[in-house]
Amino acid sequence: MDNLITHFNQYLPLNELEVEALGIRVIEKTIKRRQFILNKGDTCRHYSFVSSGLLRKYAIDKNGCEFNIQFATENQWIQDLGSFNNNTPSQFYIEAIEPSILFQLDKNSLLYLLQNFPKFDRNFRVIMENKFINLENRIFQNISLSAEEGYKKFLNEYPELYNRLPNTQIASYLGITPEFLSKVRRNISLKD
Amino acid sequence: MDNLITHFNQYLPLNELEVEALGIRVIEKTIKRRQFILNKGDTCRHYSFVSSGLLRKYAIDKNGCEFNIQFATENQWIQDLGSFNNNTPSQFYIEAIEPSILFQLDKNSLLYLLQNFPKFDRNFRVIMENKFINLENRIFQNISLSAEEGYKKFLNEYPELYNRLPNTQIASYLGITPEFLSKVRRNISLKD
DNA sequence: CGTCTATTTGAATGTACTCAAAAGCGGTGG
DNA sequence: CCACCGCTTTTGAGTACATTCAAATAGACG
Repeated sequence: MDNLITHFNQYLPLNELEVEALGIRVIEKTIKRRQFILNKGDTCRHYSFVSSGLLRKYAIDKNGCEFNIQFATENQWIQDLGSFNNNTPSQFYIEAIEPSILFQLDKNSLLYLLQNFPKFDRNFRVIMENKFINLENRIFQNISLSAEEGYKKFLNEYPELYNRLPNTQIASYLGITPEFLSKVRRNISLKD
Repeated sequence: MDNLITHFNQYLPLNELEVEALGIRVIEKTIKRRQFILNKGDTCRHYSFVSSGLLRKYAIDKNGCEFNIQFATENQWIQDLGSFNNNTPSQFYIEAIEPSILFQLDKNSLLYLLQNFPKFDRNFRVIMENKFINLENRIFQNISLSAEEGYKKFLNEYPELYNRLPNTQIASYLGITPEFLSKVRRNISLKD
């Protein structure tokens, strides 16, 4: 729980009441490598806060290719918001890349917190805003950069992920094939 | 103002007090075609709600090419959130494509509303969530679809924009060159 | 009518993909 | 400790998708 409280305290710090209300509703969940916490077609029922480990959210296109939409490491939230909010089947999968520990809030718990403590509205608003800002930057990079530029940018922005992810996963995040990423990497190393 | 109030009422409806507090803080602004409400390097000082008209937010890459990040039409918000929140120079431009009428909130006004009426935290949280969901879908489409598929999807999702935007602007949103979009369109029309 | 911008066309080029196969790299069990 | 398995990474040849540049055409607006 400490992780999670520290996380909220970065924004508007929680008071004792709020910490308690949060604490009795959060469920700790341990998951293994390759375990799924959301499957396409299912409704997303939880907000998941990553206390430790690494997960990915991905979708599969009509040709069966996987595309990573998001990685979530320590102190990040992961869920399918659209599915969660509207109780609709998810188009995404969420899978653990490393064994992970999550703190989960289900819908009732989240609604309770939001309705009784406006601070959670505030904090989740700001958390969402930050995610939104990141996504807009990603869009810009995606449509404006070449594969090589995008890969370099990824390494710069997420150096800690480089050691924890196979290149296949990075390629899938960038929207290029693993074969081509391999060639890009070769090119980069030849330039030294 | 009616537009804006109706917009908020879609979420948690505003009461009289809130409507009044909002009303005395919102500034109506009329802008012409080609007018900029934000320039790269400036700090974004307003949330802008589009009452009528059409604007675009774009960035310019290192080669001088423009890439559209967002279009905003009636009843949508447009701003550079990162710049607004952190008082940092914007990397984006926001320009009117059509003559438009905006309702703007500056930072003090927004903070006042957020601090005195938790409902605005709630409403802006939900608004942000919906924008976030759209962006995640856009990312997926962007990395998974070909130019032709992406263009068709755009027409399907935003049929009303098709008549209001030059193809150049759509190409810039999709991340392809206008010349290639022209060829894509030719291909599509040949298939009929 | 003239000007400015958007759109189309074509040829040459470059970027990224497909498919197939080989090589590398852990982990696991015998 | 070695052999094997599954997965990742690399390589290469051929192909498809998208860009560049230049120029012609078409539309919109004052």
